[in-house]
Amino acid sequence: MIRWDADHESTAETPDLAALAALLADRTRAAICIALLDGGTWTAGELAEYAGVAPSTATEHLNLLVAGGLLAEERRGRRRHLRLAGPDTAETLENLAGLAPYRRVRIRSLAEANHRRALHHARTCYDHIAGALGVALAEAMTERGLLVRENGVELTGAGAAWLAALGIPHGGHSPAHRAHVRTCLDWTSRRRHLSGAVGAALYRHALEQRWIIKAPAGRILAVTEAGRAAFQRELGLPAEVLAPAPAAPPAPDRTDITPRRPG
Amino acid sequence: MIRWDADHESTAETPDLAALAALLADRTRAAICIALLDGGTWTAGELAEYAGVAPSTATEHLNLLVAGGLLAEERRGRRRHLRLAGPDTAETLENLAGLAPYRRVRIRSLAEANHRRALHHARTCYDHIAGALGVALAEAMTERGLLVRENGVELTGAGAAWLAALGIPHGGHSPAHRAHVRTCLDWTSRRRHLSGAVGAALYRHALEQRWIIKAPAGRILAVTEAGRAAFQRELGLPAEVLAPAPAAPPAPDRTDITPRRPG
DNA sequence: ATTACACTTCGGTGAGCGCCGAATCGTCCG
DNA sequence: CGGACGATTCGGCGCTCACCGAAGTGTAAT
Repeated sequence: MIRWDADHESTAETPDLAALAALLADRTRAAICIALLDGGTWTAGELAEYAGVAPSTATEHLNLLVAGGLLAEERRGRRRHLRLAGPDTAETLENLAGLAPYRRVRIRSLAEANHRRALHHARTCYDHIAGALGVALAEAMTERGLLVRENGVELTGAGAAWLAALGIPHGGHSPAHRAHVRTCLDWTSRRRHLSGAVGAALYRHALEQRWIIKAPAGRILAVTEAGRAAFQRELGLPAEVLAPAPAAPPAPDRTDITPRRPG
Repeated sequence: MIRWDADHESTAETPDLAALAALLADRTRAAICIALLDGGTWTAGELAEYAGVAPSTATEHLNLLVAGGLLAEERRGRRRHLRLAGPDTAETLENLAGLAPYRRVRIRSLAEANHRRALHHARTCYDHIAGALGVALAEAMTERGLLVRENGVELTGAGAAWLAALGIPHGGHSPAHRAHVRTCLDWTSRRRHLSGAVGAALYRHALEQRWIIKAPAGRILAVTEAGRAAFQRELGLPAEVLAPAPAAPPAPDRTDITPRRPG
């Protein structure tokens, strides 16, 4: 990594942590990244509206985020489609959010309150389940001896058998071939939910079996009647995490952060 | 998480990713955090000198970092001792550094060049081994079937046996009790080295057996003669990662970043 | 006591950057 | 072809904040 140039000056390369952090140090850019943590693809205009800034401002932010390697883009016609660069990015963002301090925000409308409630209840976190439901899943699996947590997390033999019985492929069929489990710190509850390959497989299976359904736009999940039965039967999840969101049904709007300008 | 206040205004709490990132978005504060990634404890004055700023400036930065929960402090007499808040913090910082873009820096002295070379060769990363040596260890273990990497990393049965034969406690003695392995992205090589409980146990064992020794101040490691023999015997590590740093021995100075003021 | 030292507080300065609106570019649709 | 629309560029405004030095506080050493 150390190079001597022709003029006998030497330079080296150092990872520029401050430059990367500066990308996330702005509220608008952070909101954009958190929005994209749903694992989906948003257009520039959607992100601008979500973040509550003018389209021109959003363009500048998106340029920076793409140039910095946090976001990937795809241009289709006059649209610009954005998503997170990859799983590594998503995971680091989640961990960072779990370490971040809380900030009080004002709730401006009933729709926003409902949306937020739904987010806390169950949502996607890139490729797995987060929110109260995600945390409850991880904790129930631990209580039933399917997971072991001590200085990390591991799937037990019983856990592997449980997944296999449910028909969830988890890639851990031999001692030399163990399933990849991780946890990530849930922003809303500060407790851990399941991620890694097992977390992703569980999410895909739950979607396929229609235990949960995903709101058309956004990252909100709802537990179906079949899901309530399955989660209760398989893991004995308590009723409160299986109940639908207490107020109105999850709204598909994207007013997740408080805009700094009143319209 | 949603509360209705007495005056019927509602607020909620959201993790403030931008606030946390802002702490790391400054070069000086980032340098301080990276310095503390050696897992040790530094005084405020040492950090000020390392970062190349006045003591008063360092005080302000340290106040922010402690208030933000990234650093822990201990006041002893007129000194202020700083360290990273915990393993979670260290791990997230490492991952972030692995995602960060590179920045060219000038090398100002031979001592600095040697120091940097030594850092690239072998260093601590909080509680495990990083640098070329750390990456080589992880890769050799994978080649020999002690680790399996696919969408994560896991210790194989052979890997558990290998650790046991070496007398390295790794806490994975039953199927319900598996060893905790992780990898983290090495800043210098962009490849992965071993962390998690197994990475930490390996590091502790190598120190105890004097396969490696730690420079008094800083995070530089040197491979001993015994270490060369052991790493070659146990894992067939190539000579180049076992050789001592090619130039002068690792200097204990802390000129790791380029100061912005020549004073 | 006196001196030395580690750290802190405070005031002032300068640079960086996030924001918008207006104008423009390019694509899609009627 | 013309109008609508999504995205971009640019100029200018205002705020935030990292920096230093000088003075101050409290602890340790003589």
